[in-house]
Amino acid sequence: MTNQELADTFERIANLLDIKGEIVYKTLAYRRVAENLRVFPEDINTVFKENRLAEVPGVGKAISEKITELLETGQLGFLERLKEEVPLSLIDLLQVPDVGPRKAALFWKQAGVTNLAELDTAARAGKLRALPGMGEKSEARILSGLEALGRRSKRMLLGTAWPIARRWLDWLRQQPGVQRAEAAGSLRRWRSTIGDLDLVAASDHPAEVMDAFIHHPEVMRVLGQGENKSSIELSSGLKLQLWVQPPQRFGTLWVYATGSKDHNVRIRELAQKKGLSLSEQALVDGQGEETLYDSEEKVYAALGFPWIPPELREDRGEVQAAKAGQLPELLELSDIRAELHAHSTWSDGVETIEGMAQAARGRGYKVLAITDHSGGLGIANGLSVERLCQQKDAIQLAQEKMGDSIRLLNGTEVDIMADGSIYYPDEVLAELDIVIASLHASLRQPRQVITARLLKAIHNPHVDIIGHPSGRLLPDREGADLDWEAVLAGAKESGVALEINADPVRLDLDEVYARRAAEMGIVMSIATDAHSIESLEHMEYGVAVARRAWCGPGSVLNAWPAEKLVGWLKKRGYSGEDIRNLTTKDTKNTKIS
DNA sequence: GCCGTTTTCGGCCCGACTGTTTTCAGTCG
Repeated sequence: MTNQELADTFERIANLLDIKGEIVYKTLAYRRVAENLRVFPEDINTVFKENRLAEVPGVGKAISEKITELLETGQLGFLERLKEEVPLSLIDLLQVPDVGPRKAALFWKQAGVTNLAELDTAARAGKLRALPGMGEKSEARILSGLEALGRRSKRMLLGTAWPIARRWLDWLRQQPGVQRAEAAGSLRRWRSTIGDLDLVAASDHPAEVMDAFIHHPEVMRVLGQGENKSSIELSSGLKLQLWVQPPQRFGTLWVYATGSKDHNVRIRELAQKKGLSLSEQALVDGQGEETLYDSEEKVYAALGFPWIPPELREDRGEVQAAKAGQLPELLELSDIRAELHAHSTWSDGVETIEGMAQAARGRGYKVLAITDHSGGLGIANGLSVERLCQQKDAIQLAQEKMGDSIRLLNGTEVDIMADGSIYYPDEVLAELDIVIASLHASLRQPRQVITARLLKAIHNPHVDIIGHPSGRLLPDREGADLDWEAVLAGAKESGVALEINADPVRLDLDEVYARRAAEMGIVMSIATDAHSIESLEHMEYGVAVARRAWCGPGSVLNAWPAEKLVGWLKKRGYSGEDIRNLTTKDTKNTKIS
């Protein structure tokens, strides 16, 4: 069983116990352990064998025994008995908006509903309105919730969400009385995928802002409306939530709405230990006296520690680190000086080499690697050895036109074949400045096979970077079933860099493994895999993954000064000339016009 | 069910909003 499967099992147990009516703190314990398992960077089977289960946060005696039973037998008697008590299909009801464990239990016990279809039938037949605590409005809400479930899109990509959010924020900032409007929630924490869009605003006239919000022309349905909080649904099925407070309360509001929920719980616990109570409105002392904060910095300072960057607010140790004065120095977008993975019209890109070079220079980069696809499976107009040789001349020509303003690296994104061999022969790879090796096909090989395949590439001395290591596609296609412990250990041993692919559909290496890699001292390359000028802009999403992985600029190859980057490449077989003049001119954040 | 420089037992974040209710339960973030 994998960490994810184990987490799913405990999540299921938590839901069933909730419906059964178990005390919430017990179900909370199962939920917490599920979440912790999802982000635990080591294979739980290894942890189990080494008798270290207690190292997983939230694992105590009872859950430790359940993990043991699950890993040894693949089954769990406790869950089997639970399933006999509470139908498993009841869990589906919890997806319906406004249906939680108590309503699910009510519909089941008093209306005989055990699944979504039966809930729909019962609601249409008007059988729900008669139940205790229900009425016509509640029944109607269930029905529209069921409809919404049908058109609800999956979690949205971060790269899709941000442009929409920016448009709404621009609109909000133009509304009368709005002094400030910002993104919050998982969007502001830059999670890879986003559920609803959360926005916050500061205004002395919240009611007017709310009124404008729910009457925005794109609103299809108003899900809730109040003085401080409203939520709407667009015709696309996307939900937006807006919180509004007066400016002097904006700090506590923004902390609250940014979350994560677990982070909020953690800092509120700390407030409690100081005899204080923290909410989105204010910090309240024992006498009920409010203190208001207009900035997040002041809220955190009042709790006794420095401001925590939103990307870290996941209750993964950031509060403890902040208290100890040990928050990491995080990578910034402005630290990025090179693009090490880009395509051109030579393979499946839509821009010429020169066009990409000019765009990269325009972003202030000192180095651009042209890494078109290799041949192999006939994908993406991949380059034969012959065309690869011709491309070298074309890159040289573009370099001459660009002068010393940016260094072009003659590279490749070469295919790792199904047997782990590299598409180009060693003598061809040796001629290149930079070699990215990527998995593109046969991603469904069994774990042992695909891990060995990737390790073979990792240990090829000509390979500098492993591109999008897992091959996952968000939000649905899982990556390869890799033995990450072995992959990371192999990368550490060989000195190869792992890519954090910044394409919003990839964001691969995942933040969990990126954090582990950084801890192990493995170097990473954040790269957009750009196929056009526009996609060079995706760099910010890759940087966000690194930040969520607690990475500083030291771990990131393309945040290094050009001299250091070239030094690293040279050790790995860089065949190009030195980067003349660039190193002396290379100052951080300098844009070349 | 977990957890502990205020606890090995008694806690476990906090408030907005909705609908069904005459004071509250449920859901949500």
